[in-house]
Amino acid sequence: MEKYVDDFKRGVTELLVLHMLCEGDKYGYEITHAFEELSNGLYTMAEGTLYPILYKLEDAGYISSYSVKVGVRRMRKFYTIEKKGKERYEAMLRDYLLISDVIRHILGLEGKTDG
Amino acid sequence: MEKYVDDFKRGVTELLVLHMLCEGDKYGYEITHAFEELSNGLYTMAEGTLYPILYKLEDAGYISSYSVKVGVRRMRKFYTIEKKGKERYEAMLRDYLLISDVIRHILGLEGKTDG
DNA sequence: TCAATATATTTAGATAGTAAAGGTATTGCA
DNA sequence: TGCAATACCTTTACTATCTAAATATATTGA
Repeated sequence: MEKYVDDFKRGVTELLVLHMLCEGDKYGYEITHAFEELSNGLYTMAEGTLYPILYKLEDAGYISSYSVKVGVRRMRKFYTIEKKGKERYEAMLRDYLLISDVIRHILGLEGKTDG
Repeated sequence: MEKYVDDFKRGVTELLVLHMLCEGDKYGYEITHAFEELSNGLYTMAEGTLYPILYKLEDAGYISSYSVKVGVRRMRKFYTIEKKGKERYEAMLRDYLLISDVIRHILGLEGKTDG
């Protein structure tokens, strides 16, 4: 994977995480793996990327969390989207689509989807 | 403009600059303004963003430059895409489309273009 | 003549990715 | 039973790209 691909993903991470949580409560490990599955291994997200984002979103009040015991003494931390987070998601999505359309327009791609 | 929009643009800058030069020789100032015009003011690129990218691309041999005198003593520095740069552009474009399709897929957008 | 615009450069600062290390728990298989 | 793999979370050090803003000079237009 070329190094610049990391930069293509920049900023979108938060949007994707919010999207995932809009679909239902999820825990961190589950989210990273969901990305891999949904993208057939093309889109990976390091845990060192995801967890800090979850903390940041929680601090900002966009999401909240609760822990569930797994087995005897392991905790799984589930995250729930909050109303404020849903609004944030919708605003980000709108802007993402806008910018990504502009980019496609500059690249002269208009309707095109893939090579 | 929300702050996260800057992050949506991350990494794409180089691709866009290479694209511009694929269309013909251009100088820095011209490029930033071309982005604004092509996007109806939606996509701006700070000069402090563009110029270092041009230097980097030139150092890497993707583009080359020549200066043209404007008026009596001002120089305009034009950049030309090199073969190596065209290849770089094509590779980046392929990967950008791939990733951006994956993102749209994860977001459940499939064919959609705008809100 | 003076303000606006054209053009290039550099610096300091923010921040979002990554890799990698660290730590513990649980599962599965030999 | 025991060990390796996987599940899960956290933090740190590092890199790189972007922005704003300052710097500087030239040219155009009113």
